[in-house]
Amino acid sequence: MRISELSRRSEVPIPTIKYYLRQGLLPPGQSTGRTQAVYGEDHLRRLRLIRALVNVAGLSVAATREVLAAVDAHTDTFAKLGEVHHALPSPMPEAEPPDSTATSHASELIAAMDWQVSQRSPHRTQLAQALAALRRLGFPPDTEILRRYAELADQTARIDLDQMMHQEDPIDQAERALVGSLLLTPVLVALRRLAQENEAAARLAPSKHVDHGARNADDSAGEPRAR
Amino acid sequence: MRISELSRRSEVPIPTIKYYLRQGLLPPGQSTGRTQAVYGEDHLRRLRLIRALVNVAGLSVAATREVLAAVDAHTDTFAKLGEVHHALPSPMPEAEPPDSTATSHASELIAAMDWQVSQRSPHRTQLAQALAALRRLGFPPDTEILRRYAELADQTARIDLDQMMHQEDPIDQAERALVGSLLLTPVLVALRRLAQENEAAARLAPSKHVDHGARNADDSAGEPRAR
DNA sequence: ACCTATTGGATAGCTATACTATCCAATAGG
DNA sequence: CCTATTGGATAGTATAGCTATCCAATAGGT
Repeated sequence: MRISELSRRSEVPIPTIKYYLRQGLLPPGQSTGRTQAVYGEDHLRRLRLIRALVNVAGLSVAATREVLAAVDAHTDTFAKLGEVHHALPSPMPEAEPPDSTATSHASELIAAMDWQVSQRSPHRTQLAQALAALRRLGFPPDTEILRRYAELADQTARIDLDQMMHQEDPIDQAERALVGSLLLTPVLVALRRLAQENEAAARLAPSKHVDHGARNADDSAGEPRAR
Repeated sequence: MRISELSRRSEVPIPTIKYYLRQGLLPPGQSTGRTQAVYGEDHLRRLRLIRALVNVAGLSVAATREVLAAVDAHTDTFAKLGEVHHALPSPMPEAEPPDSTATSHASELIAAMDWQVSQRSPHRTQLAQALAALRRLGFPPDTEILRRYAELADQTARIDLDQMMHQEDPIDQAERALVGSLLLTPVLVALRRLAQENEAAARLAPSKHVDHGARNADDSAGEPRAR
């Protein structure tokens, strides 16, 4: 197909497609003359992915180029997944390097969870930075609480991986990992907020909306109920 | 204190403080003359919160103004928490209104979880939008998988609420809710990615890093292990 | 073969956001 | 008294993410 059809089918304006081509987000089409090129279904697919990463996951164009480059790298599955994963942009726009206290807190948590992660994984640094920011605000993260969050993150990751393993083609698998990591995050954020809203209503206004069990403000500071 | 001291202690340049004042993020100081005003500890505290929301949580200045206005609204605790919660910005930069399929999928999930949330909660819409985006990309979210994610979100929210209930003052509590919702998210994202990295290593390269139990690629597509 | 519309490629322009800098008259404080 | 700082106003800057225009070279219908 030519660019006008690509534009129509993807609902992305032609100038924007040209912009993505210039930025290296979208590979150029097959040239069939000096002023003509054809695009395939994979271009359409890639274009939709770009739009989702930029408009849904909120990635910058530069960050999108990074992760897509990792997807396209021709390495084996294991290396590719690692590469894609390390190319994931930080959710924190700007952040100073974390202090040593936060760094060691992060390392201790990872060790306590028995997680085997590369020493130079960017996510280590991100965790330390986020913990440092919380501490600067006067909300030092409690070790025990963090362990509980980490346990839930671990269970979430197992579901994520179940989802990613359904593909044979490493490229598809890498794309799936991208979708699973980046585009599932808004879903998880929304779910967490809905759960918070429900839990807050149950704890703060026990007279309203109550339809199960004894929930009242008194148990609010205690251990969570058994699952 | 005067503005220069506020600037020095918060490490925010004076022109930026003036900008936040103009934008209504920071309440004006107490005027002590036509060209002088004094600021208190609460200004310093608020300024640090603003910086964290903008630079760590990645909120726009406009979104920051919204949530801070909700924190400052003088209502009872229950209403304030709801107001703050509904003022939380969407993680999705731009999104069309979701189609009816996605909307009803979202509602079904909420009903299945027995969550009591307002019919006009913005998080409902956000969930539907995120689900619609996934479906457009060819990764239709499976109902059963979503339920498992929702269960984990529910448990996460209980820990969140435990954290928020430790305050008496409604303003402090609202601020804490903000921190818990917005600034904890980078921590949770980092934890999830670390857990993914660990899980991927365990499943794809069972010969390396293995120090516990029988993990191999064969169980990668099956049910996750019992917890 | 002719002619109009479209194309790729290049360059320039636009809009919004988040600051950053400058100016000014009015003090504050040594 | 006199210099530095302040609040308030206005203007400027940098970056990101498009959007628009121009151009010569075709493609494709007739």
